[in-house]
This record gives sequence, C-alpha cells and structure tokens, in this order.
Amino acid sequence: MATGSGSLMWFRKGLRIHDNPALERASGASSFLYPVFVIDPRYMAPDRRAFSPGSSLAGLNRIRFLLESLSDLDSSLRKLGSRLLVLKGDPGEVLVRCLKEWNINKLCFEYDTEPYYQSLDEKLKSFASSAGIETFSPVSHTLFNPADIIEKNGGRPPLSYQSFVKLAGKPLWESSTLNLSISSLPPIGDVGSMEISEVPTIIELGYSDSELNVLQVDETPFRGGESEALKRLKEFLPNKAWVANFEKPKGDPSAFDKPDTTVLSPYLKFGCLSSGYFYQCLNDVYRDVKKHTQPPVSLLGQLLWRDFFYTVAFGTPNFDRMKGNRICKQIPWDERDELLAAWREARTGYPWIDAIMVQLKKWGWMHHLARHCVACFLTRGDLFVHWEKGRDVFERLLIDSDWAINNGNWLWLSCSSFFYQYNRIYSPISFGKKYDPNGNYIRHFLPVLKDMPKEYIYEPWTAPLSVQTKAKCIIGRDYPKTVVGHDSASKECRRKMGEAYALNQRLNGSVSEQDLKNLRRKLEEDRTEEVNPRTMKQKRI
DNA sequence: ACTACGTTGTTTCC
DNA sequence: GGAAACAACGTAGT
Repeated sequence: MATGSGSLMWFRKGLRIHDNPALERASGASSFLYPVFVIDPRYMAPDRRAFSPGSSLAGLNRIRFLLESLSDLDSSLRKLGSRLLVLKGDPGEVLVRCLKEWNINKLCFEYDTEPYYQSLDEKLKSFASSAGIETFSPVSHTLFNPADIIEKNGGRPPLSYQSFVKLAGKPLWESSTLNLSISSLPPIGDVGSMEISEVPTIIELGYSDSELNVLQVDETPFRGGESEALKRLKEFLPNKAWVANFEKPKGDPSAFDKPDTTVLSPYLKFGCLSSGYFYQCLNDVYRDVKKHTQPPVSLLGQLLWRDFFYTVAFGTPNFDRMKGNRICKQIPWDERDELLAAWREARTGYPWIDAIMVQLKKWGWMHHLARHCVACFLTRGDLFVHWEKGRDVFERLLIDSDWAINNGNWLWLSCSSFFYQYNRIYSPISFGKKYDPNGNYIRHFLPVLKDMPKEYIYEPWTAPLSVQTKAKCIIGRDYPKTVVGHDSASKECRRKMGEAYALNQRLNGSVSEQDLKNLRRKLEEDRTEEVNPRTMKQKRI
C-alpha cells in the first residue's frame, strides 16, 4: 500500500487535460495520482442481438471514437509522467474496490447531470464519505450549472431558448484564465491486486473482423481525442470571417467533402474539448471583428443550445419518455415496425432520406438539418412512428449522441415539446434539392443511384423505365419503391397531429393510456370513412 | 380575449 | 435571393 496522500481521478466524459478542474484538483498536493477509466461491458462489450454492430448501448462507431479518445488521453498523461489506468467491470463496484485497495483520500470526477451518473455518483459519494474520503465533483462539462439556472427560474427549467439565454447571462468565469495545460503529474502509486490494462483495441473488446468490416472504419472521417479536437478547433478559428458570419440555418446539409459546420459535437460530447475553452476562443474572435452573428444562429449560440438542453433535461423527470413527461405532448404514435425498419435501414424509397441514414450508419454524424429531415420524416411528417424509436436509433449510431441533446431534439422535431408548428413539414424531395440540385450527396451515399439523371434523382420512381434501365437502377428491384406517398402521408400526419393536440388541450395535459387508445380508434375510423364512403353512410344511419 | 413571440417549412412569383 | 401567401401551432404575458 502506498503511503502519503493519494488521489483518484475518475474519467467518464471530460476526456482531456486542458481546462479540467477535477484533474487539476486531483493532481494538486498529492503524493500519488491514479487516473482511472472503467470499461463498462454494458457500454463496450459486443451485444449480437443489437441491430447494428456494437454493444447493448452504443454502436461500434462511437465505441471506436471513445477508444481513440482514451488512447489520446493516455498518451497525454504519459507525457506528464503518468498514464491511464484502464479497469473493467461495473463502474460502481470497480471504483469502490479501487478506493478500498489504494490509499485514496481524494476522489475527483466531473459532475454529470445524466440520470445514470446521478444515481451512480450519489452511491459513490456516500461510500467515500463514510470511508473518510474527500470528493470533488465540479461542473465542467457545460458552460453553466443547470441547477443554478433552474433555481434562478423558480425551480423549473426555462422552456424556450430566449428565456434560457436571459436567465443564463454570462458565465462567471467568462474573462478568467482557464488552466489550459499541466506541466507534470504526481506518479502512480502501487496498484495492488487490481487488474490494470492498456487502452484496448476494438478486437480486444471482443469484436470480430466481420463486424469491423460492416463498420468500414476507413469511411468514418472523424477520429476521437483531445488532440484531434484542438486541431479541428485551430483549423477554423483563424478564419475569422467564417466564425463571425456563421449562421446555423444557412448551413448546407448536403456538404460532405467539407462539412458545413465545425463537427466539434462528438468532441464536446466526450469532453475532448472544453465547452468553456471553446466559448472563450469564440469570444476572442468576436472581439476582433466589426460585427458577428448572434445566438441562436451564431456559433456561440450553438454552445448555448447545448446548455439549454442540458438544463431542461436535468430539470424534467422522465425527459427521455413520452409517458410521465410533463413537457411532452401525448400523441398516439403508430407502432409499425416495418416502417421503422425501412427508415433505419435506409430503404424508405426517398433518396434524400435514405442517403442521410446511410451517412448516419457509416459516419455516425450528419449535418443538423439532415437530422431534422429524417426525424421529421419518421415522426410527424410522414411515418408517424414514435419519436422514442428514432431516438434509440440515433442514440446508438451517432458518435456525438448526447442524452440531453438527442432527447431534446427528438422532442422538438416530433412537435412533442418546445416546437409546435406541426404544419411545417420538411419535404423529403424539395428540401435537399434546394442545396444540392445535382444530387451529389445522394450519389455519394447511395451509389446505386449514381447514374440517375438529376431530373429524377430526388424522385427516381417518376423516371421512365428507359431512363431507369440506362441508369442501371430499376425502382422496385435495385432501389426500393417509396414506403408511403409523401403528399397523402404528410396530410394524414397533419390531421392526426391536429386531433392529438386538441385532445391534449381538452384534457389539459393529463392524457391517459385509454384516451390515446380511443383517439387511435377514432383516427382509424375517420380514415376508413375517407377511403370508403359506404362505411360513412352506414355509420350515419 | 387578445397579442407577441418562438432555432431552421413549402410553394409561387418576381 | 427575396417576398408573399399558405395555414396556423402553443405559451406567456397582459
């Protein structure tokens, strides 16, 4: 057993050296420092029952991104005379064993607002406290402390962006100097009987070559890690005009050679990049230019969106569900697994939608507006499938999937919360055409359509058979027919949304399971009447 | 009851 | 590229 004072730095998110207050505290006034990451099999080990390669909780793309981030962290720690201690098992149990086995008197980890960590961290803190171990758990993942904002708002989270921005104001540390580097770290103490490993490879986690082939790693352009994050940041910051004029809604979702955004989201998700440091960098640029865009559309505005969703998610019980979620409209979504499967597997027959879903599967990332299109299509726009189903697919496949932001955006796009104008439906045909009339994005992600003339590429089913033959793509054989007709499906969705909203209003939000069941039946009856007037006559008599 | 406001729709016409 | 028409939601404040 080591003598002197030992600190344990537990990494979860916050996989970085720069602006990492927990690491700073752990390394200060300690004889020994144990930097730990716990490989949780639930998050990392293969689960072959899942619909895509990966674990029960994460797709392989995000697991790979995480491993790369860990390797980078390990190599940074080694440069400071330390290393990352990788352990395996249930994080709660492993941590308790570490605390018992090593002579730890200080436990440091970044505060996390997600329900999973809320309950886990509570248990650990109470164990530490009973063992006389000091814990330090700073809020460093977001710009603001969600709890502070909620308190300022009288106990409830603000539900609009503008009210959030007003409440939040400027962060207290806005003009203070962040600690961007560490010169050295205390040595690692005796690890006793704990089993320590290097950062594993994907193969060492138990994945097979065939699973790796499905992933097609060479096709995923984003590499994890703090170094990569800072490199990306430093590539675009000197382009002050681009930073100052950034306007999110004007971005091009079809740009893929050079994505039209920063693609820093996965790095922020894992904390490879500090949101506070990013915030200060943006402010530095803004100070140097005459004028710049403002939230919500500006680049800084995007960081505030992130904090907005973290705040609402933290202050809303059952935020990730429709039932029992006080801010979520109760809507009688369909349970049609065949439609969900078609969407998930990129065979809806709408090339714009399918191309986006292929990019999601291959890259684990798509442009924000592309996400809007497929989320709207799955839910209130066309298929009327439950947003929780789409959320699950995104949560698995996105490398930047973040619990608060992903759920928040699905609530938003499905018109379940925050946003209610369900008549505004993204067209699976014209929206993409606006940006990419030639269909280059579709041709890249759906090579089967690469020779389709641009007149038909967004609606290949309208191409004459001779054109389809020449393009070597027969609709219904080489590329699927559409699962629904957009005009009739979106009209039907509008009607259902209208009825559901009326029900929610009538019952003042307390819609029961039975109420939804009744509405489903009513919607079905009304639909039959429209299709078959005879039933209508019978009913009227 | 009325009004202002809210990330980011589509189509048509100029 | 911009403007207007289309059809029109809920929430929060008065």
